[in-house]
Amino acid sequence: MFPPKPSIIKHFTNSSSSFSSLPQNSPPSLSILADRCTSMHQLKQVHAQMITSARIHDTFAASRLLSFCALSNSGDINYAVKLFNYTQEPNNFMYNTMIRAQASTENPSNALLLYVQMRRMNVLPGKHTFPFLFKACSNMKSICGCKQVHSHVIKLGLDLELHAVNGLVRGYSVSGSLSDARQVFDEISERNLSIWTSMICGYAQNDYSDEALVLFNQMVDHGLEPNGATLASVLSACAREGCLMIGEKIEVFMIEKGVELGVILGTALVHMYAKNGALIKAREVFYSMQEKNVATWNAMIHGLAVHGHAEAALELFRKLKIEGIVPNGITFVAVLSACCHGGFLEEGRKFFRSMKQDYNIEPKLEHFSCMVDLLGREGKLIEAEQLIRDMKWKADVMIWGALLSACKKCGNIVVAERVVNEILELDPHNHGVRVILSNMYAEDGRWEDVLSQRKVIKEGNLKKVPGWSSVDDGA
DNA sequence: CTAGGGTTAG
Repeated sequence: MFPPKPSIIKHFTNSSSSFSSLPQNSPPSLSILADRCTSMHQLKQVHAQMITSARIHDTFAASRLLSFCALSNSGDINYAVKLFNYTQEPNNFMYNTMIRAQASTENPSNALLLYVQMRRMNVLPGKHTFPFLFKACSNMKSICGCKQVHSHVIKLGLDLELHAVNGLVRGYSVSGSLSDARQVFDEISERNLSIWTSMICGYAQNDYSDEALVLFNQMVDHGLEPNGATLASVLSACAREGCLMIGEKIEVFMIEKGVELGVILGTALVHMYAKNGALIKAREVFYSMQEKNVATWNAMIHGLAVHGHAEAALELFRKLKIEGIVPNGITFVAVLSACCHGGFLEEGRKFFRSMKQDYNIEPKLEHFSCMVDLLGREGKLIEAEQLIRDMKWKADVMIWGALLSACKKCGNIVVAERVVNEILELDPHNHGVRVILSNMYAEDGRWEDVLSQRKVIKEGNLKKVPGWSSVDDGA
């Protein structure tokens, strides 16, 4: 076995102070060096050293290298994949590390493939494997995946292990299967904070904010103290539910307990205040945050936009660009909402074009909805209709509905009739739109049309009465 | 030799 070459050690001592503390006469082992890497550049040197000293098959040392490449912020997942693939017999630590890394990439399914490979190679998964498999499933929103992994947890007898169970709750709840999540949750006799948080987070993320708040209360009643992650979900629920008072209490709690206001928690707080119209408080928090990301800006811009400060919202958008933050699709929802609320027709059109041209963001349904709203409010009904028809995908009832209400406001029956036909094609029993149309006819004094619409509505209602449908079907 | 949690729109 060769000791590491002095030049390598010297390189490390020069480039990173953490190495200088090592005793010079006894060179540190390669795995310790691997542990102390702070950049890929350093890591590659240790890797080279391992190869030249024929220690690359030392799985312990190799796994330290892998950890850095796969998990560190300054690592490199592609390098990790290569390293892993060159390892002849990866141990379960290495599999776990790779599964963990792959779970958070754009293709979380790779984590599941690794698991399959692991089983095929007869490497036994353990309690460090499952949390990340569930993470992969929740990132894919795959309930089916959760069920499959769940069965493996049971087979391996880990269904009482708290990390696995927490993964299970989180997997089901974030993927949208709240009943499965709740069933697992209810069956756990000793729930820790993470498990409560996972369940609360699931409710909050799937628009069951009221349930999230109820559960949060129960958790506090059980004597558990929330942490930052719990509070972020609860604040999000407060924002959606309009619970300003609870949100305020949470901020007081955070200050009392000295909970650090990081980007995520700060953003959640800004959003809570902004959504509830407490713009002064929102601003205060916003400007007090030393680190902000695009979500923070989005929350603030959107808050201003929908509470009657359209100009301020656009002003903040300009500031965002100056600060070098790259806007995303959500930013443009906020910006277009501002245009909509402020009636800035030209600017709205400009931003809508700019999304794709300048930022390569493909407009989604939400952006089209904003534009239809804006055009509709400004009476540009034909342009709005054309925009909907030009969309790559099929319009839904919501977006046609936005146009219909604009038609109603302008009293444009010609466009309204076309829109109603479109809606009825998507949703034949939507009599609400017939009511709107017949009201428009009435305002125009077209009584015969009113009557014919009412007749259809009446027949539709009769069908809903038990007993009538059979008579009708027989006819 | 390893563990996990959170934020923004509609």
